[in-house]
Parts: sequence; C-alpha cells; structure tokens
Amino acid sequence: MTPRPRDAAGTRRAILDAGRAQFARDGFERVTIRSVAAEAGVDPALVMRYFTNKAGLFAEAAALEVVLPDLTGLGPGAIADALVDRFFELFDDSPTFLVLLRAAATSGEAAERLLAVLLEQAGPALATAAVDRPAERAALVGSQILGFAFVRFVLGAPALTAMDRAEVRAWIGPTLARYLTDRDLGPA
Amino acid sequence: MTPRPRDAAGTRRAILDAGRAQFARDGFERVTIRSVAAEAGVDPALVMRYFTNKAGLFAEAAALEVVLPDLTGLGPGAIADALVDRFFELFDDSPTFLVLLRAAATSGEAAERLLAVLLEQAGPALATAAVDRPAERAALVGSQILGFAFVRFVLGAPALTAMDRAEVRAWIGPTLARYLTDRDLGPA
DNA sequence: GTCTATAATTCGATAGAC
DNA sequence: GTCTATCGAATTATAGAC
Repeated sequence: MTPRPRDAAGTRRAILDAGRAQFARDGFERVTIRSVAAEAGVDPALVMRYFTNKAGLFAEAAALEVVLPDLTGLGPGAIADALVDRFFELFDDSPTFLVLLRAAATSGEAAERLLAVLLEQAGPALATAAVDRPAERAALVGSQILGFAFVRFVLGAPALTAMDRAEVRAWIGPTLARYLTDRDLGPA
Repeated sequence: MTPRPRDAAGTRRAILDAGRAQFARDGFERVTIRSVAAEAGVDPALVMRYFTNKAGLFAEAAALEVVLPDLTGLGPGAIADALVDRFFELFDDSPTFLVLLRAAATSGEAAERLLAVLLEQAGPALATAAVDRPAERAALVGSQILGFAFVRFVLGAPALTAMDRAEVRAWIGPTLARYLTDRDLGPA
C-alpha cells in the first residue's frame, strides 16, 4: 500500500469523527477499533497511537459541554422555549449527546458522566429558575428532555420524529415550565 | 464433578432468572453465557441447550406484556394515578422493563420491541383517554415515563430515587394527565 | 439431562519495520 | 507518522462422552 499522506491533526480528527458517529449509532460495546479505523480510512494501529485505547477514544468522543443560557429573570414560557431551543442545538450540532445517552444505558461510568452533565452543568442554571426544591425540579426537567430524546432518536417513534421545533415547544414546553415554576406540583 | 440433579424446568428457570437479572444490570453486550451460567449455578452448555443462543435467551428475558387498566370514563387525575401505579408495579414485579430499556439504547431490534410495547400495548389504552391526536399524546406520555425511569433507574439521580410512589404521582401525574387531556397543548 | 473439550471467531493491544 | 504482522485473551458455539 502507498502510505497515507502524513497529517497528524487530520488523521486524529478523522478518527474522532468516525468514532463519535459509531458510538452515537451503536453504543460503546458494539464499536470496534477496526470499524472506526475503516470508516476513517486509517490503519487501526493509528487509533491506538492517538487515543491510547478504546476507552480513550470514547472519552473524547463523549466529552460534552452543555452551556445553558442565563435563565434568571425570564418568565416560565421564555425559559421553556430557551430549553427546547438549546436541546435542538445540542442534537443538531454533533452526535455527542447521543453518544452519552446510548452509552449511559449500559455503562456505569457513562451514566455517571451523563448524570454529572445534568446535575453540574445544567443543574445550576435550572436551579436559578426553580421556585423551590431545585434538585427535584432540575431532575424532572432532565427526565422529560432525556425521555423525549430517547423516544425520538433512539426508539424513533414517528409521532415524535415528525415534530419540528415549534411543535416540540408547543408540546413539551409547558411541561418544562411547570416543572420549574408550578408550586402545585410535588407533595404537599 | 458430581452432576447436578436432573430438573429441566428448574434449570431452565434458573438460567432465565439469572439472564434477566444480568441483562437488566448490564445490557445485552456485556452479558456472557458464561456469566449467566455461573450465576445460575449451571454449565454454560445448558444455556445453549435451552435457549439455542444468547439472542434466544435475551428474547425470552425481554418478553414484556404491559397490560394497562381500562382508562375509559376516568378523569385526568385518576388516569394519571393509574399510569403511575402501573409503572411501579412493572418495575417492582420483575426487571424485564429495565432489560428492554437498557438494550434498546444499543440494539435496533430491542428498540423496535420497546417501541412496539409503547405503541401497540400501551398505545390503544392511552388513545381512549386522549382528547385528540392519540399518536402524539401516547408518545409523549411514554417519553415522560421512560425518561423518568431512565433518570431514576439508569442514571440514579438521587432526587428521583428518593421519591416514593405518592411523590412520583404528585410530581409527574399532572404532566401525564395534561399530555392526554390538555387541549391547549400542541401546535395551534 | 448434564458435562468436558475444543473449534472458530473476533477483538484489543504490542513490537517493530518503513 | 504510517503500516504490517501477530500475540493473547475472551467469547460463542459445537460435538460428543457420560
């Protein structure tokens, strides 16, 4: 074989992109270093060279930063819209969220990471918008968002995949808003 | 080794129980026929004998029937309570739902099965309670229930694991009720 | 019905040449 | 920086003895 042109940065990125795509589609276990290398058009040994091992590749492919906009001072409706919009950005942007969602189902480590994203990254911003019990309210918002993502992207329910952004807002926005601001919710 | 006492039915059940427990904890890929056999106190070859292969064992371990109570004529609050109660029964009863939830994340086949449970088993009962757009409303109810289960059982968020049945009712019951009966939801 | 032995495959990882 | 060759481990699955 005529060797691939030398390009460390490009090779690394090609591997990472292919890895992220496969982790997003199949989860951690079903992805092999060989399959990633093949999709990236690269020798399998290079995957080891740049990411040490399969776990190292996954760790980078699943690195997720969920920066929520500042929600202070916004009304319930505006908060909900902002959350739905950010949700769409995250999923359109890159499949990283799906990588973490799929892997969390069968890996305790990935589950911890996704929980940390929910609690430590999204949590504080959600807490500023919660009228009380911030931990409960943030977790409930997360449960509806992750559940929606699961049924739409993982299960592929037609009723949800058919919805555009405005429809998603109209359906689940009020739920998110109430989880944060409805005082009638929760135990008396 | 002194052979195990001959007991086809008992051996089969022991294998199935151990398999379901491990699939519920680790998903499909991480479970091995050897690990199931070890937990069941059985020779690995017997797993093959009774279930043909790993997929056959999984198929039985993930067989789920979600029978919903008749919801016709019930008010929104009563419907929501019935759904939450059934949810708790399902998860307390056996880990089958968790088996399917975990596996669906990384297996297209399992995802189809879980979607079928949602659409074909729970769907019709939910549709009788929906004021309109039954497909959308049923899918949204499913998204909140699956999302809650995911964050509580898979991610283990303390705020949700700490809730007892009454608290879960008080928090997500109104959401489920509104998804079925609130005419202000969805696109105008 | 239960168990032993092993075939066949697949995969992660390493060593070292180019 | 890229690639070849291969090792060693783990796993599913089979054949057949007891």
